[in-house]
Amino acid sequence: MTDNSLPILTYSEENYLKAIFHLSEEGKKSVSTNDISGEMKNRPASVSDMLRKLGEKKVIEYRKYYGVHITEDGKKLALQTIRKHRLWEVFLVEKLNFSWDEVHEVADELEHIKSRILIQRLDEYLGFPKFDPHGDPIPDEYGDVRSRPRLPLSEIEVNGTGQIVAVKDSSASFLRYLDKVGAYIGARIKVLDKVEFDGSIEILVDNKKTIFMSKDVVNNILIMQ
Amino acid sequence: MTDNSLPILTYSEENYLKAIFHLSEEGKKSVSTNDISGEMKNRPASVSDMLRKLGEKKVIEYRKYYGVHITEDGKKLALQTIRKHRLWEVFLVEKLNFSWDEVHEVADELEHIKSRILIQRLDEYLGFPKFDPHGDPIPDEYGDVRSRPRLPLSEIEVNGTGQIVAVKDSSASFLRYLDKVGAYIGARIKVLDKVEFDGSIEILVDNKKTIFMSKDVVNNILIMQ
DNA sequence: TTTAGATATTAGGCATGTCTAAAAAATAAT
DNA sequence: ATTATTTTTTAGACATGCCTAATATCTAAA
Repeated sequence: MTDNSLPILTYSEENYLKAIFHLSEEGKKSVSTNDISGEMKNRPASVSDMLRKLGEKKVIEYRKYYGVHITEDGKKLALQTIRKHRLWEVFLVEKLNFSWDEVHEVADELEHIKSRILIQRLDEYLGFPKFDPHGDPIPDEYGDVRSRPRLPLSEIEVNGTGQIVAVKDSSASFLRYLDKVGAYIGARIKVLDKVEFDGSIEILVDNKKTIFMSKDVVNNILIMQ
Repeated sequence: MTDNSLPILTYSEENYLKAIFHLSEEGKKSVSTNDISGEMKNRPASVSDMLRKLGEKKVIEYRKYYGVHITEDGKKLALQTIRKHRLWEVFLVEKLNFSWDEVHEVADELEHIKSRILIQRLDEYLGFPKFDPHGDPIPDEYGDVRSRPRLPLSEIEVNGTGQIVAVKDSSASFLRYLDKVGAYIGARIKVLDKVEFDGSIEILVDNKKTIFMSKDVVNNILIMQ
């Protein structure tokens, strides 16, 4: 089975498949219509229609009323879209000086550009980056992902050190907050203190700045040790 | 009248408007349905439908059975799309090492990406280029075009010199031919001889290479003296 | 000036992708 | 185990944008 046998998806089908892939990654056995409609910000009825189509194209397994599973072909296609999205994010941040909380929307459009050679050349031009500006891994052309071992910041012990490698919640407001306090991707941190009762912690960033973080923030930061 | 008052166009409407703009530039009084259907490679019936819509959005003046004229608003929008197209072409050639006959298709997709800041940053990143890889001028944000005075190669006299600044026919096969013989944009040429009866000519490229060109080729090359 | 041929428009259909409202199925609660 | 609630699907509508076939209009020729 090569690339050639994969079905061609519309712009919209690509977006659904990407959403289903991300929801699948969250560990659930199957992804529900409502989950997808939440992610896509549209109505469940629209989702049902689309699931039938995606099922016909064999990129998901669809049993009515029981949610969907993504197939191997579906994964490959989703990873191709994710690869494009993340490469464009690197381009926007590294070359066009976008800040990392500005890139989502634009990358969501750019990821649908169809040329294969474009992505190969872009990848080369960017120096074959392995991670995007949020620290998420960039799949290779064949969908392979080399992910770094990483833990939620909340799991790091007092006096433990590491590097921020990713964030779970990449909403613009969260990213702006991190930028403001200096907790960028790649920052070296050391856990100075953990407060049991509210889950907040105190960390040292880059050996110079001490900051306090609430439980909500702590749960959304991933560390590589 | 600022940008804010211009209507928002769909992907498809942008393509029609670009086609109508280009056809308008060819000097004709009004642009016919058939002309547009030829340019868009679709059926006249589809064009009629679209002309009604574009008329309602006030980007063209549409009189049934008498073709269309582009309005000032229409021109602005078309020039915005053309600006984006040509900036992306510069990017593809200068940064991603595409050859100038490979860029059309990809740029036709990229030109529809909606972010204004993206185009501003791209423009800056490319060093505010004034001409695309085919030698065509890149409009500024407000649609102003600084075009170089230029003549068809056929009009240059024997012993006349100049620089190739553009090509009229930018089909991939024509561009490949030019690349092959070394007649790239920016090449300095001198007309050595003109053959009356078949319109062919002999030119010296970059003071080192002599090439013969048929009438068809000569008519499609533009020179700045 | 009437007609033949070219050109353009409408009518009706189809595919995509969305919606609301109603019906069906699954799940939770008594 | 039956009912109530939530979830999901279907039915029918609408917008975009394309098509073919039929009709209308214009233009050039006799």
